[in-house]
Amino acid sequence: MSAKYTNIEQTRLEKVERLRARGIEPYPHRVERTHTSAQVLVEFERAEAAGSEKPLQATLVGRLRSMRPMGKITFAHIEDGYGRVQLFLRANDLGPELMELFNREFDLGDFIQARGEMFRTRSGEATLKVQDFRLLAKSITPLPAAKDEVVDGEVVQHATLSEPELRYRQRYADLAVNPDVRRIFRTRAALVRALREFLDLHDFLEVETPVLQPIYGGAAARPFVTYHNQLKQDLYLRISFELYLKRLLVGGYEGVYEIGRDFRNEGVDRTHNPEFTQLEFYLAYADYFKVMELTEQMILFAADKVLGKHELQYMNHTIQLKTPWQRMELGEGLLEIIGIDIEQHPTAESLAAAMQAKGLQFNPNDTRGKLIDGMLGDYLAPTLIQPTFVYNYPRDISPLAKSLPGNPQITERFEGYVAGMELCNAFTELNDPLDQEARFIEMGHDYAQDDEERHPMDEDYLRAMRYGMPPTGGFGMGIDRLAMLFTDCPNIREVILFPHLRKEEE
RNA sequence: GGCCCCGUAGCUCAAUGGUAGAGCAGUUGACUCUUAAUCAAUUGGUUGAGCGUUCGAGCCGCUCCGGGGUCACCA
Repeated sequence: MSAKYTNIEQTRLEKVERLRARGIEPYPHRVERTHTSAQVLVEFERAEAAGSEKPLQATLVGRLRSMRPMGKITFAHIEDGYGRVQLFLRANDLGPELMELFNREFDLGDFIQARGEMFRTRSGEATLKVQDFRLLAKSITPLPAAKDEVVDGEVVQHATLSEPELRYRQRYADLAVNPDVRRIFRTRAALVRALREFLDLHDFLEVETPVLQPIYGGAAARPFVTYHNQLKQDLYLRISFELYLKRLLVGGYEGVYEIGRDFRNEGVDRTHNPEFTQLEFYLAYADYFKVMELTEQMILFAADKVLGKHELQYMNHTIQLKTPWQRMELGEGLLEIIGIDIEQHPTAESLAAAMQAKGLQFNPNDTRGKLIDGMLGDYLAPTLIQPTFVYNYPRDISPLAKSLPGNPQITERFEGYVAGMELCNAFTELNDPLDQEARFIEMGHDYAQDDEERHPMDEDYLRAMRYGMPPTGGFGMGIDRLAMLFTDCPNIREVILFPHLRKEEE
């Protein structure tokens, strides 16, 4: 860390020295507080409405966000976790010494405690007339905020911290000065709460499964590798919960879910962070159509709880979440948008030729499934603004999904798309242990020997399947992406408190 | 990883290859109803780091660091 202080910091450190010299501890242990900012404002208005004669006494705490010294009086605003309240300090009430203490030694960003009584200023703002105050914690580094104003109860920033790198590296400062950022994470928390509530109401059991796994699986991604010293064993940070959660259905639970962190050692961009929050649920005796219904109900439920409405605004689109969402068979969607009938092209070679004829971009080494998935991502998905379930996916990109009855090449899998973004992935789970083993072996063939996405065979998972797993519908969704939709954020970093960045220079 | 853009005061931003500036914050002073308070004065810079071109580099070139965008990658 830099040991060098800026001029402003040096000035404030000198204030700390002066405070201690006059017997004032800049970082005291105990705090008194009778009201939050929100409570005192409500209670004051209520007392006014009732025509109460007795003034409302209150002791408030918060961070100094504005100071307007005007000689023998000073106006200031303090901000706590619930809002702001104006303070009024007057030399007549406090005496010249305390007045000087406040004006000279206190800074924006300091946490203070103030006792007094509520009144209304001539311009009409509910304000605490301060009779006594204390420093609670001295701020050394100035908050990266210029001035702001309050318009209709909303804090309007004027030239505040906006450099993305600084905002993410110093999220504490970002949160401290940008109320909209604080709001995003409240919304995110409410969203997760609503999803839990929905699943709990539907009798799902919330469980926790290993983050450190000896064999990773359940998705196609490169894992992070770590090492256990005593066991002398490589361990992988999980890339999905899937294989563990389904073991629990073998164990007899009918519905389980987990909300937790997945880790994927892949590229970082607007919609990908190396660690991200995933929701997966599995429901016995359900198929993928049943999961579609649950999905649309769950998202609608969350919107109702979090946003109080059944639509959301995202990137200038109005997204209607009312059920039922559109269902689109993948092959039909591609035929409509691109004009290629994938059923007419049973091999990668044939499909690639058709794509070539249409002038589409593709990787010539891709399997048929990857070609189809590429067309979906590049051409079909961007058209899916309103919520849409795209269903029936090729076998070779869906190794854990059950095939359609009588059609082994297509699986009962769907993805939910909203605003052109892949939101969730679900299927009728493959519970035939022999078919599953064959799929694992196929995957080994489809990936080159050196392909880092090649998965090790999970023998224990196959053993679990052999005991018998009921017909099951399974579901996975990135919470971060849903949070982006709910908060109208175009970048996943906006909805992750501490997104991954390269390490800072010394 | 490829390509494009960016990095200047605590924050937000200026500055034809020719003395590095502004607003806010800070400091000092004035001010008893302000609220982006106002008024006056004023401090603050290794221009991300380094090397080069040049009489002279914030600006031009190269390398590196960090960030943003985009493509690739991401069943």
